[in-house]
Amino acid sequence: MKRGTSRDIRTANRYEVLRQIIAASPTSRQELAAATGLSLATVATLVGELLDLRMITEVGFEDSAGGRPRGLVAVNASGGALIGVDIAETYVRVELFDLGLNVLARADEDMRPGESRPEQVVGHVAAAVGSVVAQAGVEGARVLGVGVSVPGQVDRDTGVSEYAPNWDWHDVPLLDLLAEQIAYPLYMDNPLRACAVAELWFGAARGSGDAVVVNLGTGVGAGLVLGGGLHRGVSNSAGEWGHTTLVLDGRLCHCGNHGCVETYVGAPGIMVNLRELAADSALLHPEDQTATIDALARGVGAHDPVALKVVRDTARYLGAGIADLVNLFNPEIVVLSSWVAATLGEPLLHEVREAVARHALRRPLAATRIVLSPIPTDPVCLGAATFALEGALQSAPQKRTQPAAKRITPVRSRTVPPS
Amino acid sequence: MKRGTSRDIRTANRYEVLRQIIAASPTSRQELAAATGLSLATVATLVGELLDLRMITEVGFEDSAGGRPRGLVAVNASGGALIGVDIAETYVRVELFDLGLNVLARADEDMRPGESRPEQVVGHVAAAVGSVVAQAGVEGARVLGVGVSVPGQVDRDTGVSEYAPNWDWHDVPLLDLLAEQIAYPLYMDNPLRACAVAELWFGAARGSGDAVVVNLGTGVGAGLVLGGGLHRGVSNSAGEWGHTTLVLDGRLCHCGNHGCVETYVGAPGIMVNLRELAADSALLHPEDQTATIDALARGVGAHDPVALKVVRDTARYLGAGIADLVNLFNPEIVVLSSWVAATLGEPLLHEVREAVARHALRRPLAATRIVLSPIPTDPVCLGAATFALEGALQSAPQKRTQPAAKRITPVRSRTVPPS
DNA sequence: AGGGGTTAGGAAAGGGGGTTTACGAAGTCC
DNA sequence: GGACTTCGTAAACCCCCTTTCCTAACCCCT
Repeated sequence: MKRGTSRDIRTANRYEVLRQIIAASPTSRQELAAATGLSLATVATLVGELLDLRMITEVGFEDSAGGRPRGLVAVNASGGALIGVDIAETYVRVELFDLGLNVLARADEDMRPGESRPEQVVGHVAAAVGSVVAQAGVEGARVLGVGVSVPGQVDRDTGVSEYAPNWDWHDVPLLDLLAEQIAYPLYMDNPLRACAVAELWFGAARGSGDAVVVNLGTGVGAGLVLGGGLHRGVSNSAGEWGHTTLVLDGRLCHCGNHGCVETYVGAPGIMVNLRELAADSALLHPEDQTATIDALARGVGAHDPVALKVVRDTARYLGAGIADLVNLFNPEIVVLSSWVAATLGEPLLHEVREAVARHALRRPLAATRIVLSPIPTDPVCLGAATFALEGALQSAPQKRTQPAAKRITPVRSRTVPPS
Repeated sequence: MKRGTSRDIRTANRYEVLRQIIAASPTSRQELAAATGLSLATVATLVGELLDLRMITEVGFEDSAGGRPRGLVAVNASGGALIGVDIAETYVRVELFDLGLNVLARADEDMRPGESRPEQVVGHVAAAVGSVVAQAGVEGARVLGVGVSVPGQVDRDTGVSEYAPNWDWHDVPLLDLLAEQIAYPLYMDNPLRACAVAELWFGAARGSGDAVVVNLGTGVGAGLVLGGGLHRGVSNSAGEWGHTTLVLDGRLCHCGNHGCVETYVGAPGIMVNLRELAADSALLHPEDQTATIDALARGVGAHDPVALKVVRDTARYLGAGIADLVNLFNPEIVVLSSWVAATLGEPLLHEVREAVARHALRRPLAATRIVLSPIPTDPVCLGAATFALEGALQSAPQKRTQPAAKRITPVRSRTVPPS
């Protein structure tokens, strides 16, 4: 059993403070203390650390009610770059972020169905990483790290892809292979947890002790945020919600079982829902998940009865599944994330809320909010980049560097009216 | 969001050390340090605290390989008493434990179907508590606390039974009512969490970071041990696994939904399984759950084909449900607890293991052990008493009392050969 | 322009926790 | 009886957060 040390408290607080700064930049130490519940002294220390790391900068002052003005700090966007890599079945997407988590550059590489050998994937990743660094024109030294999301079971400590179902990989030392071509610090986990971390840092789960991030993409999963941190389980495979039995002896799943959640609510499952309802529907693009879901979303907008029914049916399955999660975890918030959720949007959310309300127990239901992810960009890349950010914060220097002989007095560069 | 403080670390370590001492009594500081991963100095300090609390005593020495002998400590069974109260639908059971968690006295009070008013229940509890204290002949001052398990939704901090489905209680301030008649410190939670805590302290989940305690009784639930502690969720209702949808549009549940786990694998559900298979079976005692489950267990022992089939069917449902938990939580261990599991025992376990293996994903399955609860007594009473034990440890004095002018040199009372 | 009031933020002190190191205690072995 | 071994406590140390004190930096008012 892992033991918690006092150092973990520091790390968690560092995370919390930086999260808050990114969320409300610029901000004052006073605000941070109020938002995090930490004492002013602790906040000041942590802010000092982050200043030393050049992750944030002092950007001016804010009037206080008659006394000394509050110093304002903001993310030092140009203080470093983070790279997020989303390795998916058919493509590799790489994004480069500044420290404000804005996308500075992006590179997509398509992978043909045959290209499943690790070296091929590594080649694509390395090329794309090189590309985004060149595009953004950042110098290598300022890249704080590269987070890599790879589907399936991952050993995040050793960087081994234990099992990737789409390519039938077994125990591929992916991070080692990548390290041969990429000189930046590397971090790795799977897309499920990437989305959850993105939501925890920058999305709807920020500040929640317990949250469930439901991932609706081609695959389906649930990122579990418990006690303010990601729950990984004993072998880092927690959150495999897609293969939960929703309908005993239901549809056959590619995992070999019947009635898995994934066969009803993932993109392929939704296509089956559609086909069962109206096999000849014009909405159906047999070989193209994205096109089908897009068509469905448009259909709902146009009040197409078939589209409405498909969304309602899907929401019924999804609602039952989410209600189970609500009952089990009693979370503060459930976030619907990934591209299917983003595409179907509000109409899906509305139906899901109703379906959950029908299935969940009253008390836990009353304590839970169900929302769409507010993250506008690809959450997997963002989450992967966040792994790198966490890594950079964790390996941060413990002591504040000796203050320079004379501290440069900050220039009054800008003033923000008191809120 | 609740913030972790360094004090929590101390409390967790105190728990851990006492758990270990209770499990392997007598034991040496060296053993404790090895078992807990703490330094010798910390173990010595914590042992000192527990000695001061008179929860443990020094009981002799053990030869070491040529050097100073190791001092042995053991639970000071007579150092205090803990009371566990199991309030169920038809009875109240109260047990009094010594600090070794041995049952010293027990009192059962039956409740007739009509007796559902809080004052009536409180009366039964108070009477039974008085009875066990008298039976055991302990003086009141030595009762460290009373833990109360009450079904349904509980606010453990305020001691309010927010909702008890069996009596249709709403926001009953049960702990306040009890406090008027019982002078000992009171703690309260629900049976689900009582079983989980019992398993965590004294059962199969001891030492596990992540465990799931599956409760098979009249009701069904899952106690979630995550990161070495009980997961409670945002409104203390986590673990409501009984109303998870296992079969969409399946059997009608008393909760109003269809296909809940509870309708297939709890005692009433098993009776339905039996009735559907053989409505006229001699195994079926329509009005008596206990008798039916007992008959079923005997039937399995006698290779009765109907009994075997019912257990297999039940295990199929249970296995699917547990596989979901394994996939979601990736726990180290799954413990089957409560009276139905205890009664059906090994045959059920065997079938469940097979069913889980069919449904769960390979990696999380490989990391998980599935076992029967090793706790021989009523786990709810034990768990409730454990709430009191945890309470007593939490409110423990922070500082070691000034050592007496001259420490009494421990008598060499007994010697244990080195293991 | 120079106090007095007010608020911000740094520095020091203090309390909690765990670990490492040093040393006395309590045996064994020769 | 001395040398060696091992246990267990006490002291020193590091880390973390908070509280308290004090100075910095601004306002306003005289």
